[in-house]
Amino acid sequence: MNINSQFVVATHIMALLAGHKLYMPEYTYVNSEMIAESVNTNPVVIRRILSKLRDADLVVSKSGPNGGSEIARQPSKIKLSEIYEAVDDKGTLFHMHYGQPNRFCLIGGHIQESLKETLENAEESVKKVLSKKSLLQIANDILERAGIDTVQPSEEISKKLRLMKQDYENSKLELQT
Amino acid sequence: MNINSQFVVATHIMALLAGHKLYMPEYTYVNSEMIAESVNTNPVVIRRILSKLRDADLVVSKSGPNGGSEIARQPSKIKLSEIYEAVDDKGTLFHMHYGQPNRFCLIGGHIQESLKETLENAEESVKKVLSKKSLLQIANDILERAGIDTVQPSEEISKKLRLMKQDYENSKLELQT
DNA sequence: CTTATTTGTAATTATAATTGTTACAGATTT
DNA sequence: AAATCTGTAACAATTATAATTACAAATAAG
Repeated sequence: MNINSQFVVATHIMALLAGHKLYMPEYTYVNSEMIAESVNTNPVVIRRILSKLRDADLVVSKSGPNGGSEIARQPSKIKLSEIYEAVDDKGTLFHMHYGQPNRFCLIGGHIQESLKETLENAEESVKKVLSKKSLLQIANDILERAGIDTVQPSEEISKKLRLMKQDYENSKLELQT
Repeated sequence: MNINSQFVVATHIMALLAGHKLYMPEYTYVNSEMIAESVNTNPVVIRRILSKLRDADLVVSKSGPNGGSEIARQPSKIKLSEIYEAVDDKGTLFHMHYGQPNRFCLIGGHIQESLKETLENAEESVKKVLSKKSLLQIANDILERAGIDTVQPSEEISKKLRLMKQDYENSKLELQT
């Protein structure tokens, strides 16, 4: 996973937590193992990303039985750019790391500084695009794609989601036997 | 080198060829070994990037003695976005490649499609920023940073550059002995 | 037309970055 | 006290990328 897939995984996590917050209020804390199964990876990988999301005040975690993580704010108030910035710890989408160019070379001696500003502008524009999309928009879009009409009363959505969750857990049990 | 450093290296190459085209017209073909020394890497690495630049009609290459590559168009007519697109063969700055998310999961099943559009918008905005900068602007900026006043007649610049080239080659000879 | 030079690319090795895994202390609930 | 879960370190495995070696094909110059 590079920065990009990390962003996608982080958004996956956030969307999952958003779903719980919005439609399963009795179960807002989701543990890393559940998330890992959803993403199809290892719980520690998830916890590492959660750690970054926590630093960015996007989630809150709790240890102990029935612990896990929950979303820290309303999904409508969370912009994708915040998720992006949370996982982008290097600070540069365009990370320049080719070994020192020849110092005698006219071009090599200055190209990095010369490109720096342009690349920073590029990254800014990426963040701007991402800031125009909220987590709620993504969550609703996902539900729609899953065939769930988000215009209907949320209680009905909750029921459907609980049913799907049940289905999933049953199928897991079948796999084990 | 990732896509980003490849872009930086490709721009380095282009700026070098631009310099030769603009100020050393008697020597527009530069071979991969020279370029490699300037970038401080292996000639084959350079030839691979040149190959992409060639596919994008940004350079022309010639084999045999005194061969090498030259810039295919006026630096003022080349936008950085063209260089970016030339090396970005995967087509996506935000390449999603985390293993299949759990198909039973509501989120995992749809998040990739859901994010796709936003990520494509982000990449478009990057290209737009890069399209606003020409290779000539970069080349001039580099020369200025190197202390060469690009407002003076180009013949004087040519002299200075030839002198610097000489210096560089002398220093190489010294290193060998 | 032979020799030297340079490209173009395949094949391989080396290196670096990332992910996955194991392990365990610390926190929290029951 | 026992069980569950987080947080993180340490290490192994995997993957991606770059570097290197090698050599056929093209071209230029004598």
